[in-house]
Amino acid sequence: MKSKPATKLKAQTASVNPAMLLDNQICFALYSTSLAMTKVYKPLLAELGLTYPQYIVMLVLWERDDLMVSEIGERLCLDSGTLTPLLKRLEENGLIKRVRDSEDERRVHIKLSTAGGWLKKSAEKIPACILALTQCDIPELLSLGHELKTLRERLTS
Amino acid sequence: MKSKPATKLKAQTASVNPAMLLDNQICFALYSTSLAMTKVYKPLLAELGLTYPQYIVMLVLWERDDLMVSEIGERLCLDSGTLTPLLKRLEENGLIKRVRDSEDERRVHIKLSTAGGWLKKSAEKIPACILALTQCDIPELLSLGHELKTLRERLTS
DNA sequence: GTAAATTAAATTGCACACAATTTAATTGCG
DNA sequence: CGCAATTAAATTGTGTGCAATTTAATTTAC
Repeated sequence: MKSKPATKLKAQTASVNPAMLLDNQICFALYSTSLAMTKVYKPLLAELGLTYPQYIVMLVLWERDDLMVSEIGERLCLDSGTLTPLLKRLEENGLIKRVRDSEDERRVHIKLSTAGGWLKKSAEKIPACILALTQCDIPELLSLGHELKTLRERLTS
Repeated sequence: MKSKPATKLKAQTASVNPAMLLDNQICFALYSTSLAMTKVYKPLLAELGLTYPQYIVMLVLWERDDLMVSEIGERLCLDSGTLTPLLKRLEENGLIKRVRDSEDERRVHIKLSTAGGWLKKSAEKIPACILALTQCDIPELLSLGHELKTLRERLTS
């Protein structure tokens, strides 16, 4: 390999700032992997009639039923502009009920319907399917999960 | 701490499948961290008049100018349904030009405009800002980036 | 006690994502 | 050559995300 003339080499060096390369940006790794993961969930969730954001709302309700819209929002880092229409779709599909609080009419309680409770049974098989599709072992995923939570913590602080 | 009656304990154990807890799902860690990261970019990119997806298209073009829509799509894992309107907005904002290939009229070349080339200068400062905001050190981010790429690889295979 | 401030959802408007389909151009095969 | 198959983008329709605003109800301050 012969070295190029100094002027050309300098120009090239100046033009390649490694921090500007797509593949060196942690954000793109996050963004593209998150979209890829959602695509893997899609066919599994379609069997339950759920989208991915609807699924995580159901997960929250299966952990603890009867939450305010704002409580779901805090848990999922989503605001009412996202949640209100999503929750209306879940209600139209018969999975939840939206009930105004009689004490404080501003508040809306989100409760599982009977069908919404039943659906948990069908959803129980999803995590194992996903684990298999990731082709990762548990310690690997636990470590990644921990690193991601640390990063999210720092980004939102 | 006294132990609860066996029947109650059994019912509780059956109802708490750890794989169904939101905080144990790698997918939610990915999803919420990716959204948090995009929110951190937003004010920085707003100064350049870009959204995050527009920014990664510009990154790809700053690495190599004159790409087909489909080449950008492969690089970013996005399809024409996402890219076509996004590219039209970049063209309206004067950052790129969309040029039909005269050899093969189906193809559209995406090229940086002069203003689009200039914008790279202003964007050069973004990675350092983001690095500071993540409060992470470089080895930490390199490791996370590598793990994410491995996972994405497995999910899309 | 009431007007101002605060709060909880809902609404509006814009920009993605993506499945599915369409349009238009090119290629390949008999 | 001529037509079916393929390809590249664009289009259509649905569902997020989120900033900004609005609406309606409650709380606070004076």
